[in-house]
Amino acid sequence: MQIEPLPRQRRKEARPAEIIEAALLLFHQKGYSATKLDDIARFAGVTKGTVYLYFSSKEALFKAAILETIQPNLDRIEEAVMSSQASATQRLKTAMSSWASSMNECKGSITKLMIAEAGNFPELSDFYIETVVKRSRKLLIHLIQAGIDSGEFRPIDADMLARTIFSPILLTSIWRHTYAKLDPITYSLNQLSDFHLDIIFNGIALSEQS
Amino acid sequence: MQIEPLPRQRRKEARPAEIIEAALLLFHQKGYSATKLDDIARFAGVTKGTVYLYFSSKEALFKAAILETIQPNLDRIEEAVMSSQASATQRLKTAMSSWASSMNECKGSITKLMIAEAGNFPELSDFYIETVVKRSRKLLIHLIQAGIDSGEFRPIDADMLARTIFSPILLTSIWRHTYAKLDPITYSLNQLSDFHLDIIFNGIALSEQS
Amino acid sequence: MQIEPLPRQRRKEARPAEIIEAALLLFHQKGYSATKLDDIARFAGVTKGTVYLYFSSKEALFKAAILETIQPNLDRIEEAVMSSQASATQRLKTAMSSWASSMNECKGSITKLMIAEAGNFPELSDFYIETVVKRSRKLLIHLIQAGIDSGEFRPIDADMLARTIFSPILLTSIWRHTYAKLDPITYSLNQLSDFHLDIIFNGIALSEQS
Amino acid sequence: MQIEPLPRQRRKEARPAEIIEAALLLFHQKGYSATKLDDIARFAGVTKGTVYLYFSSKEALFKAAILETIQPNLDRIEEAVMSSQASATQRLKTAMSSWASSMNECKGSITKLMIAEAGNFPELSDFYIETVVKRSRKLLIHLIQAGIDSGEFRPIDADMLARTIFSPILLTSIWRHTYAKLDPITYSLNQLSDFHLDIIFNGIALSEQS
DNA sequence: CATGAATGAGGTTTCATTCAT
DNA sequence: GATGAATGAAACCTCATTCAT
Repeated sequence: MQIEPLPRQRRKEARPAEIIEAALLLFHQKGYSATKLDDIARFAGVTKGTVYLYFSSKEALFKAAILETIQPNLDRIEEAVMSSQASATQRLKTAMSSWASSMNECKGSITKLMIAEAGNFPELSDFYIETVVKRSRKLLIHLIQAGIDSGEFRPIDADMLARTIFSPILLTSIWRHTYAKLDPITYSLNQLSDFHLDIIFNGIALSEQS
Repeated sequence: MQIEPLPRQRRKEARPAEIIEAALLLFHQKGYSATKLDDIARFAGVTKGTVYLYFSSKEALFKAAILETIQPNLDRIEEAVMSSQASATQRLKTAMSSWASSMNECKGSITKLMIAEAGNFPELSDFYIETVVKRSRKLLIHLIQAGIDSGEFRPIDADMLARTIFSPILLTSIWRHTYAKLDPITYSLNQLSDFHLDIIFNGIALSEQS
Repeated sequence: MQIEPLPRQRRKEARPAEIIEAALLLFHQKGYSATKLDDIARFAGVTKGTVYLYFSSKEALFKAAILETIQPNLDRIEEAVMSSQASATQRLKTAMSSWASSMNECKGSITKLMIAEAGNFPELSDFYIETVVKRSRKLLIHLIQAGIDSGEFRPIDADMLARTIFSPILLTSIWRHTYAKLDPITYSLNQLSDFHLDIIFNGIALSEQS
Repeated sequence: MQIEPLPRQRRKEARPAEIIEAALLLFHQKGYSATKLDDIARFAGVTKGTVYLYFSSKEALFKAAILETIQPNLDRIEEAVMSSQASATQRLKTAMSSWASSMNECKGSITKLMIAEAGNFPELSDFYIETVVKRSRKLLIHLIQAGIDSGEFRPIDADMLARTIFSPILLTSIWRHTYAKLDPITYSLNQLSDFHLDIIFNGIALSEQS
């Protein structure tokens, strides 16, 4: 039985995006090294050769996939927050809600990919830390400090709190994409964010703890 | 006739442990796939053949490394907590402190490794989730529920809180082992744990937030 | 409605020749295998597809390039010599000078290409040896024998001398196109030919050598 | 029918030399690019992996093959000549005879390989030209000049003569390894060398030619 | 005619695994 | 037990060739 080869599709416009999407999904599922270019190609509905038409190497594809995914979020990060004139508390809620939403939409978790492959892509990690992580944290620290200055929050280490506030959302995003079946999570990142912020603002103790 | 030197004899006992230590370190740094058996062997001071003397395959070595590292912590998890008769608040602090300490000591982060390789080692992930993650969380939920029942804490979703309480420690442990140079963290996991618990108990708001 | 520009129309006629020229140059520089059709096309100012419009395969292009280059020289080879009624000495000088000139003009060295690729193109080599090499040598042998018969030259192995006379011109042609930068040659093939013939006729010894 | 794998041979000492010999032969026959590593390995009686045990890449193997073959001849080049106290004529004969012999023994022709691949291995070509070609020519020029100075030879361009004297031997060596079947050569390089030197010393003309 | 996106066979290279010593 | 040379399957990548436009 002879296999009829598929008619050649010609869709130059869409190709790179399709390949990147397939690559991201597989890198995320199996890790960079364990993902074969053949799989990426098949998943994207093309052949290996086509992948190399748009990306010069597997490494270049990985970097492009990460950067393409990060880029559209970069600008969105600050807008919802810096412009607002509301209270620090309110702006903190808005910012976290915005982040939670954008992470919810994403099919994979860039955070997870970057953590897993940091050792193998040092320059990319550097870019990620400087451009995404530190920039986001700086924003959060700014809001926290504003709240302290305005008397909304008690004096507290803003850097540590910023990292702390982020952690549940980041880790849950990773977790959900990693252990979806084995340890399902029933709430959304937005719910989690609201939940955590409420506790951070008000605490859980019914009487003061030392 | 030459007498077999003692040091070599002595090392024999330690071989498997040395290999596992080398493997863990490299798996952690570069990921499972990207780590070569040659590197592990060289790092452990033996040859590739010797690795196969103790572990039947790379996969078996990975599993052994994970399990060997988890095992000693498994028992320690419950002891410090379940036995105590103190308040829920106090026992929560003790438990978190104990976890933070054990994570601080560890050279790598099993959590990170498991996240990165979950897709490639489903049975191992299953074991890890059931035996380590869920068991630990169950304990935490138990303490939280005890606090709610005793009137120490206001009524709250115990599962969500358990995940939330854990997140900063887990993510920071991962972070520290991943971005040590690029984004150094100045405090210890114990300090972080104390910091977060204080906020969770007491909140940061100076007046009630909605 | 746009009128088809003339320059483009005009080039059409020249396309195959332009492609052959590009191909010869690159085959010569990098060898047959190492030369990519993409490079040939780019060098000829067309696309890969166009090359296949005129040549059915890379191999066909190689053969065509060799044959097209050889052909015009084939006829020229004999004319200047056979017709002449001059002395063998003189006709030898004329023949060598004619060859040297035709090799000087050529951008590459067919000789080099044929040597390098003989193993991969046996039929082409066969054609080249029979049609070019042996035919030329036969001519040379004829002239040498005429000189011996006429008493101009002492009796000598005509075949060996024919090969010997040719060698410096051929090798220098190859050399010049191969090591132009690393080992530049300051004289022309015609000068070399005159130089060598003078020595062959008269020797360099001031007294008879055994 | 199951193919019984050959028992593994262990001959570390001989391996590199065997691989180089196979590589040289095939590079020579088909050119560098057209030679597959699989072929080299099979020809050397090993598998591809073994080749990479000793040479880090195909390119490295090529360079090693060239250098290993050149090296032993390098020293031999000068010894037979520089030490002698004989006449320039005699020393010239000795030198050429020595070169002809060493080229006769060699299975392939490094000269041919270097010519064919010069464009793709510029540094190697540089080394070859400087270390082998120019050094040999310098020696020849030295001998010619000595003959002129001593009144054995008439004044003549020594560089051009040096290149001329070499040409027949070099080109015939190439020719013999390239067109062995199609255009067989019946005499040895030593015979050719003697023949050419006799002509160069004494000429072929029975009376003085202008 | 001309294009260039797409193909896929085939090349180079890597590396987990084996096994004679 | 321990070694490390040898293996070969499988990965990444190239490029001659095709074909829809």
